[in-house]
Amino acid sequence: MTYDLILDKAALRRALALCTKPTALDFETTSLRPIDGRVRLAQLRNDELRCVVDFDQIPGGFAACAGLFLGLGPWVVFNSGFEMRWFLAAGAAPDIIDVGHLRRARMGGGRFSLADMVLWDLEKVLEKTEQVSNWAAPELTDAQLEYAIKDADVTFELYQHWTGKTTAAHDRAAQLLDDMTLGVIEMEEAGMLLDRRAHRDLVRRWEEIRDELATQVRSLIPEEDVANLNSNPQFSDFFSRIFPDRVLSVWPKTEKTNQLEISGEALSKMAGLFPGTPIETALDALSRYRKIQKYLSSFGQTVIDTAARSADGRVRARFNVGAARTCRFSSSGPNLQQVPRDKKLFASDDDQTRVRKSFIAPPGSLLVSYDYSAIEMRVLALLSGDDQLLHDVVFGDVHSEVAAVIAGHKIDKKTPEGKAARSAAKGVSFGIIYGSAAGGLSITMRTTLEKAQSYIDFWAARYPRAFAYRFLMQEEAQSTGFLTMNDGGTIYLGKKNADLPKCANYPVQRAALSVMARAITRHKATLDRLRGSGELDRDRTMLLATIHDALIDEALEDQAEIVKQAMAEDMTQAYLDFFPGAPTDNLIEGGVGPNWADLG
DNA sequence: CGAGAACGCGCG
DNA sequence: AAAGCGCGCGTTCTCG
Repeated sequence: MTYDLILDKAALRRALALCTKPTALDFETTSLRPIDGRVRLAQLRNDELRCVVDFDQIPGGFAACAGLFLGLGPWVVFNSGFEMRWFLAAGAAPDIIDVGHLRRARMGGGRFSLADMVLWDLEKVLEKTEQVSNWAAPELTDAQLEYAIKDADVTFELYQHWTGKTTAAHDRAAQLLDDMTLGVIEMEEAGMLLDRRAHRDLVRRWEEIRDELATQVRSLIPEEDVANLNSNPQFSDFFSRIFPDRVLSVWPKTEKTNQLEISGEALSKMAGLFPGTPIETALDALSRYRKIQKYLSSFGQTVIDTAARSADGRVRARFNVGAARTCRFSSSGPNLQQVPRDKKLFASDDDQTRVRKSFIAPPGSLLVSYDYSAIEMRVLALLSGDDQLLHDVVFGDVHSEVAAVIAGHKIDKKTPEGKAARSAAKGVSFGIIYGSAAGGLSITMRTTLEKAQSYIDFWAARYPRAFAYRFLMQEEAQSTGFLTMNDGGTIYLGKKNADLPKCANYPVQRAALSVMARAITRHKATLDRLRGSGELDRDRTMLLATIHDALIDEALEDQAEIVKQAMAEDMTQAYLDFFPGAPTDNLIEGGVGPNWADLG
């Protein structure tokens, strides 16, 4: 099968005249980002068109032609963020459908390449060796052109494959993801500013603490016994040698290799068996050493280096749309969704982690952030139609309510007993959302099987519809292999894998994501409108991040209130998009401040 | 020497 | 029958 090589604008217009229907589109570019490269080729493919456009042969290149793609298509692509970036750089934002989103709408989310989809869905091997070839060469080889058109071919095949397997409901779910493209690009391009001096000071303090703890551990466990303080196998071997069987038998073991678990939790637990002894001191010191070492390796110098590599001192992460099974986002390179909350490093002293304090707004600007309160509990109540749960989560404090009934009387959140009771109740409710049974719950709550079961029984009696909803979802998955989501999408589980934890949690996690997806889409549109009208500064107002149930913006100091109001409105309306008429009382919580930690 | 498994842990 | 959900990343260690 042959393809047309398009080398002038008139021929491009003729080809585009055939693109008033879904048409696969793929670019080959001279770099990964518009800032330092250009679109060399565009490949177009539908049932009556198969062509490669060489923009180096057209005066003005792609930038002079991008507008011609508007009002056509929709353009079917793999990874909408990539193609959209090049369109945006050329001042156009055409209608785009991501075939990956179609797959996610039907099967559930995940991170995968075009080659993965071709293998899984078309059962073919996609050759990728030409992908990194020189797309700036004056004369492209036949192999390059053949490779280029092949990507458009498979993209079109994948589109046909998935439209044959999806319904209008799936299309809505895919659209929900497609619609976030512009907002996500804004977040990824903005990045978060790091206060490198403050963070460097923090890292130095961490290093002091780590060195002190290492000395403590070393005074009791010399190098001859354990050469590397970061090595779990070495500690497992050493402890296996020195401790008697009665100790080893209660030491938690690792899953795959059945070694001694060298986790903070296991170390603290085992330390508790030797009160007032040097063993307790050593195990506690090791537990602390591990914690601080984690902070240093994950959130220390590497974060400073990442910021220092960018021209403006910002940390730019990726926000991967639909990356989780439930289509939740993931973040990577670095993962901004796992930056530690600012809190005490160790319960017994005053050192703070303060990592979020290092992420700042530039001079003259502020950060603005809102998050949804207890969104998963809310959506479980709404999905299941459980009025009691909805009432408790909206107008009260579910955890305190549950704690009160378990205790048989009102609890006081200020007393240690009250705190413990509430914390236990929290464990029960999370257990319900995670679909846990008495066995799992008794382990995480560190209680007996009987007590765990009684908590579950209580929860089931107070919130019968929410409790039963999870089993209804499981029944669906066991009979069809699929779970149906609130946004019209489905997640493939397979009848055999329809266990309660997944069937209980996926619909809830997905519903929360669907609300956030609408929030991002609405908020991006709102910011664009206010920037367009001049009410907000065009260059210094931006969407920075989504942390699952939260949004973060940056805005000029005297415009932060406007942005805050807009964010609150957008997030509230987004929730109503999926749950019209639902109560919005205490739905969101937010603030404005100079850094990520201090958002009053 | 590089890839990948295993572990542990940060976040929601 | 058995079952707490979802991620990404740094480190160590094994394997080929």
